[in-house]
Amino acid sequence: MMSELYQNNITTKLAQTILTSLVDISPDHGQTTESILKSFAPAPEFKKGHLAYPCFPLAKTCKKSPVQIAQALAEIVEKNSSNFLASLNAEGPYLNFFFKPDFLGEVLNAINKGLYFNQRLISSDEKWMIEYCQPNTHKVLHVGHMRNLCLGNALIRMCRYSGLDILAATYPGDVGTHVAKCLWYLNKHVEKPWPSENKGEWLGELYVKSNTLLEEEKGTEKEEQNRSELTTILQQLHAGEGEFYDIWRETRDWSLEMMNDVYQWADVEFDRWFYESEVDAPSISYINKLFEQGKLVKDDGAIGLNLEDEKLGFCLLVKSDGTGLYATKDVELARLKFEEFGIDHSIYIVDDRQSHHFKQVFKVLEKLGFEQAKKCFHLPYAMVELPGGGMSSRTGNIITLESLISSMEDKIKSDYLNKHLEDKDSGWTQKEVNTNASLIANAAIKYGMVRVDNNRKIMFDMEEALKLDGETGPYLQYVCARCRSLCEKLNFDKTKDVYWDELQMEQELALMVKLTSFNDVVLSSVNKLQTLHLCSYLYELGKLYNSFYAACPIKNDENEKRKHARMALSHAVGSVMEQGLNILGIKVPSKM
RNA sequence: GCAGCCGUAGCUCAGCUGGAUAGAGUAUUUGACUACGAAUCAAAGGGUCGCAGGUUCGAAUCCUGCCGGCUGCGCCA
Repeated sequence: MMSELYQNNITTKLAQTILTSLVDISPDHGQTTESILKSFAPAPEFKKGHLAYPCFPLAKTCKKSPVQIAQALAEIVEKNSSNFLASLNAEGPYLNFFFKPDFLGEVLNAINKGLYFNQRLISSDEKWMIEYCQPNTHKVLHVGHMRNLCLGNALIRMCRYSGLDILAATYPGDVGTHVAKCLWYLNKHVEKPWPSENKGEWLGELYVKSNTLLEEEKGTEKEEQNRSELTTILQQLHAGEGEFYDIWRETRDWSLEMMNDVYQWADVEFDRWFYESEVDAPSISYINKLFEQGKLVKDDGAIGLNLEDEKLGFCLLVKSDGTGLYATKDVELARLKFEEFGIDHSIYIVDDRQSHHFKQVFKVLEKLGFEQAKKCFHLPYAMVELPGGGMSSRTGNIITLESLISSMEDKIKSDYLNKHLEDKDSGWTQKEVNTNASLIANAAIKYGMVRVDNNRKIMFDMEEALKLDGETGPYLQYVCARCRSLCEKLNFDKTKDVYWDELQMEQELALMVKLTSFNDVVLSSVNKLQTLHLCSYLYELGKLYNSFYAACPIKNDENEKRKHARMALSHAVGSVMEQGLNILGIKVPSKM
């Protein structure tokens, strides 16, 4: 079982106080700490309150109007909360609260000591696996693949931060007609010597050329010959021997190398690589065995399972020619996951076109008697599209990852970093410029991929993508770099006590309140398996910090206690931002 | 035909289990570097929340029916 362990000390304390105060209004108020916690909402403006409690739900049980309840409750809560609330007021049906800075500061102390991030948010004794990133070999990796990669990586990091035991798996497609087409072209239309580097990308280009040529020759006298040549290749690959099998083994490695390069760039690691070739043959014999056991049916010469009762149609598992399909392999793959790792929960991050496919597969697993089938979950996401339509590695209508990275790095250097090289006193080296440009481009791409809702397609526009202002990864990195550089230059001493009560400006209080809800945001994001809210949280935190930074001088503050508290606040912002970005798979450059 | 997703400012998107005056970014316009980092900040204009009903104290949010776009739906991967 899974249970939530984390409790927010700030909001819990307030909820408990409201709960005890409610008894004086009506003994049968019907509320619990949890229900009150759920009701809390931000006030429309920070000036109105740090947190609001709408009294509508109390009207029925307390038999008074929400406005009357808010007024009555305000008086009672005020008496019980002098140690942690600075003030509160009833405005219409709402109760608005202002916290004392030193009460909020307790959480900030924990953040600055690192203790805040070491809490386990969730307890679960179950094993989880997330499968993501299923690119094909012999094709190019493009920005469309990045959405899956960045989303999966962020979710895994988020779950691990929360305390879940998660295995990361990838499932590359190293067999199928796309491989045969690529090898056909390579063998028939490409002269040796083959290139010595970037061979994975080169294969992807051959695949596009192969498709174009095969398409051109359709309807000509060559069509029949092409078809039989492709069949020969597929047969050799299936048999595991012959000239094409050897070429396959060599070229497959090129593609896997290319994938590994990208995963290294993305800072992604998988605990298990499941290859399509690994489950291909076993999947067919497994399905045939199930058919012989009478668990599957034959229809029009093909083996499958009728799921009409569930309104899922017929799930075809072995074609009439004896070969398998995606579903065939996915059944075998699921079985392998259950048996090899004993997992309880199996999550598949795959684009939303496969929704029907996974409904069928999970239903088949259930009918075959796999208990874990109920805990298989397809997490769909919408595709990345170009202004001219969807991306297709078959037609070559794509933007390769490599080209996106290099144009972004060039832009970062020319717009921002190269000026440091011209300034001799800045101390920047060319090497630092290169590594920082790489980290910043990395952040821009990752943040761009995880900041929108999973269900919404991403319209990828190169011009827009290259703008690094506003809500972007680099904006957040910049906040971190500012916090770090400030604490370093002013010699912030972490060990000294902080007088949080010195912080009374609206910008300061807003930041403090925001910081205390980081773990709440992460926890709810894990429960929803989405990254969107963490992104907007971090962006709001960044905006608040930049406002504070512009409004509150630190270096020249004559009030030494306040100066130190402001540095402590900056340090806490830097820590939370770094932790949040780390969950999104984004690293922070030491300077930028 | 059936199913899923989407429709909110010129553009790209938030808006949580219904709640205070529907918010950001971008673009446009205007201010702020002898300053702790201007990749920043402060401000202005910009909306029939696709349309029409319904549910109720209250709907961008829930329900129903339409309209528009995308994606699936047995021998592709």
